[in-house]
Formats: sequence, C-alpha cells, structure tokens
Amino acid sequence: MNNTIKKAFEIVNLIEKNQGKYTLTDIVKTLGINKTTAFRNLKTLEELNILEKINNLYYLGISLFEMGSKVYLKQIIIEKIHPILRKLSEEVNETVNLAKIHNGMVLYLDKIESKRSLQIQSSIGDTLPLYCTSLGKSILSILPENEMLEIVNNIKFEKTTHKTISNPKKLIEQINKIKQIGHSIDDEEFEEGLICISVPLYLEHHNFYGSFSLSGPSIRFDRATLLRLAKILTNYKEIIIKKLKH
Amino acid sequence: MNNTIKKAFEIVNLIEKNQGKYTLTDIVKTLGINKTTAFRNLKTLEELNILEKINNLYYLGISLFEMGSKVYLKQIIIEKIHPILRKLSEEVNETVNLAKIHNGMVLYLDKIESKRSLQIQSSIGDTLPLYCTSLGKSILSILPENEMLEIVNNIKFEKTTHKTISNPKKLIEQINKIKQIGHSIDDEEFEEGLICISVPLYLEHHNFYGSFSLSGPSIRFDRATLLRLAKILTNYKEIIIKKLKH
DNA sequence: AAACAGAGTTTCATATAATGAAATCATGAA
DNA sequence: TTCATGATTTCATTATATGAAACTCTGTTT
Repeated sequence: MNNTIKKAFEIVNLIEKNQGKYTLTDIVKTLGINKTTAFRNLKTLEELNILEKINNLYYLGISLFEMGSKVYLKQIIIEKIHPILRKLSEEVNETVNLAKIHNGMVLYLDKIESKRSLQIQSSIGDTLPLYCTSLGKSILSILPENEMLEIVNNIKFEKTTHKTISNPKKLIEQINKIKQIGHSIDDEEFEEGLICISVPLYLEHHNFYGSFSLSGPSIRFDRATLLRLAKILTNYKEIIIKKLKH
Repeated sequence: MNNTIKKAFEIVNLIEKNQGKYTLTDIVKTLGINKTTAFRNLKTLEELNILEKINNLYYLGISLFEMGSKVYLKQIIIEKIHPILRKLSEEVNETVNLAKIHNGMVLYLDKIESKRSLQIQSSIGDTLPLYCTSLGKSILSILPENEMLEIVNNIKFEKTTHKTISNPKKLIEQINKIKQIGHSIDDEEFEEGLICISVPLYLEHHNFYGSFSLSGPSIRFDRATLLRLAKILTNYKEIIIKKLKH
C-alpha cells in the first residue's frame, strides 16, 4: 500500500540475503533503483539501527535483534519449548531443531547443537523448502488436507541430492506414510551424508503448525537407532504439548 | 532523512512497547497522526510481516524474528558465547545474563535460566539503565574515560529501590572500585531481593563493550559466595575472550 | 604530483505518490 | 432498529519522495 515503506524493505531484504557484501552502488545495480533514493533510504535505515554500515558495506542492524527478540512466537513459544529440547539434545547427544511453516517454507525457530555435531546446514531464522527436509514433511502431514494439497501442488521441485523427492505424487505417498507412523525421515534428501528424523508438532491453542527433529551424519543413524529415536521424539512431543496447553 | 520510513518505524516502536494492546485508533491517538496514513502504513507493515494483526490488535511480526536471528551480533558473538555461558550456568546453578551497551543503556543479549530461578526481571532484547544494574556498571568500567563521563553526566537517575545509586559522584566512585577489583555487584539496587554480580567483557576484535552476570535472590548470595562467584566469572571471561579472539 | 576513476554525497526542480478530510462501511451495544 | 464506535475507502491536494546532474572525496595510475 505504501510504496516508500515497501521499497525500504526491499533494500533490507537484499542485505539480509548477503550481509557485508553490498555497497550503495551494488544495491543500486542489483535492485535497479535510483542512487539518490537508495542513498537516502539507507541513511534513514541506518539512523533507525535497522541497518549498520561498516566500510560502506551494509549489515542488519541491532534494532532488528531487539525487536526480533520480542516477537510473540519467540517469547511465548520458542522460549517455553527450549529447555525441553535442550534436555532432549542432552539425552540423545544429537542436534535438535525446531521449525514451523511460514509462507510454504520451513522456518527454523530454534536449534540446540550437540557437542559432537559437525556444524551442518541451517541456522535459526533460515527458511528451506518443505519437501526435502524431515521437518517440512512432518509439518505437511498435519496440515488440513486442502492446505497441504494447495502447497504441494505449487512446489517447484529441485534436486539437491540424488535422493531428493522430485514430484508431488512421491511426496504425497510419503506424507500419508508419516500420518500413519507419526514421524518423518530425511535420508540424505537435502544434503549428502545428513539424516534427520522429525515428529510433527501441532499446538492448537497457538495455531502452531510445526515440528522438531534430530539430525546428524548418516553413519550414526542406522535403522535401529532411528526407531529408538522416533519413540523418544514422540515422548518429548507429548511433554511439549502438555507444557504449551493452556 | 526519509520521513515516510521514519513514521513507519514510529508505529513499529510503539507496538514493540505494548504488543497486543493497540488498535488502529489507539495508535492514531497515541502518536497524533492521521488515521488514513496510519491505516495504510499498518496495512503495509502487515503485508511485509513486520507487524501482525489479531482481532484488530497489533503484534510484532515474524519477519522481525527472521531478520533478528541473522544480525551479526547474534550469529557471530552471542551464539559463540552461548555454550560457554550454559556451562557456567550449570556449574553454579544460577541464572546467567549477557549484555552490551547500546545507546547509553544495557541491552540484554542472552540469558540462561537456572532451574531454581524464580523468573525475575529482564528478557533478551530488553534495555535497562546502566547505573542500576551490575551489568551496566561493569560496562561503564571498561569504556574509554571520556565516553564513560559523557554517559554518566547525561544520566537521569531514578530510584527504583532505596539502594539505587542516585548521583554521578557515587556512580563514578563505584566504577573506579570496579576497575580495581574486576567485577561489579548490584545489591538490590534495581529490584528488592535481587542480587547480581558481573564482570566486564571487552572483545577488541569485535569492538564489543559488554558484560555477563550471575543473578539470583539475595538469600543465596552472601559475601563468601560472591567472592567465589567473582573468581569463577573471571575465569569464564578468559575462556570467552580466547574463543572470540580471532 | 597531476590526472583520473570510482565511489559516495548534495543540490534542486519536478511530478509522483503520500497525505488527510470526509464519506462510507461493518460491528456490536442499547 | 437505531446508535455509536471503529475500520476502511474515496478523492482532491500538496507535501515530499524522487532522480538527473553536479560535486566531493579517496585512492590509484601515469
């Protein structure tokens, strides 16, 4: 509705994708906007601490950290679930991730790294496709049927490994399986050598469609281990639901 | 520089202070702005997921969470320090806070709650005055002299307990003491029954002026305990500085 | 050391697009 | 059913965001 505001956030979104990579001129070229306008908008965003300029390169600013910390999702949901996930991570000594669906993607909400983890993949705040992550497939399995189909039918499948699911039919088959067994597995479908196992997490009172996972190198996650972990995850799911009930 | 952007953030800042409290009309009245303008700016901010509207009440939106997670400070500094502070919290079984200075205030960056803590005071993203927190006093003790004086001379002292420091002279005395002994204490100066102990944390390579603390009810923090904790904090400080050196 | 190149910054006239008063619509209370 | 309150839309106005061009600053080349 208000174009000036939208344009300002186009710049912020660009910086978000590549912090410390863009100079004024780069921004102007990339977005195809006027130099003076860009200059002034950048200056304004800097004054507001939304962006930070270091050596003429732009970074996300500290105000975003402040405000981001106060988002309902963070203060109410993530922080309540966090200690439970920490316990889970310590119990099985693997990395735990929490996610929710947002704009047809998986949004990573929280992460507890195990000491032995080898710093793989995503960080908090990142978004990834639904179809190639165990987190995403879990979430798809609890969405209302029509919403799920709407999303699945609009996915543009791209293979990132040779195991990545690459068509809706295959995906829906898997989703139906997940509905039966209650957990999903990503067996190197997103990254070679990486296995994840997730259970869906629906918090009615918060209208929260999400999931949480354990992930690690494929060597450690044989079939027997996965079955054991699935049971543990399901138990933790109940604990979380109970804590977030009211 | 660009007024439209500034006005948009005036609205966002208002919502930040009182999420779920303001309706369109409230915002118009509080900020003294035009209704149509407010309406359109709110709609734009909603489209951008900067704000979220539920029952005509406004909350901070999920985009702020996403972007806030990607701020340099969070990704590089806080997340590297976090596991160290977690260990500290487990070792002494008390609540740990990490903070830095921002706009002459203490900005809370991270928090690890001990199981026995009684959910007191501040959360991540909050800002508090420098002069009535141990975190703030620690930071003041490592700032360059002129910056420190500049800040201290502009403080408007307000007593929140009968022990709160209420003049610059007293504060500077304390700062000098902290410089000698290497840690600061907040003995119920901000909240009755609450004691904190902090050590300053300066990360040269990151131009980071901050501090971290242990806090809890005054019953548990007698003089001997404080001395013991001060030593532990100082050790952890060295660990952090070493880890963040490069 | 002078000239150049490439970047950021400022100026100023212009027209776009943000603005605000008033009308309209929606909702819930009397 | 009417009333009242608040959200939304319309439309004319002009304030102000915009962009071309000039300028400055910095570091590099000749």
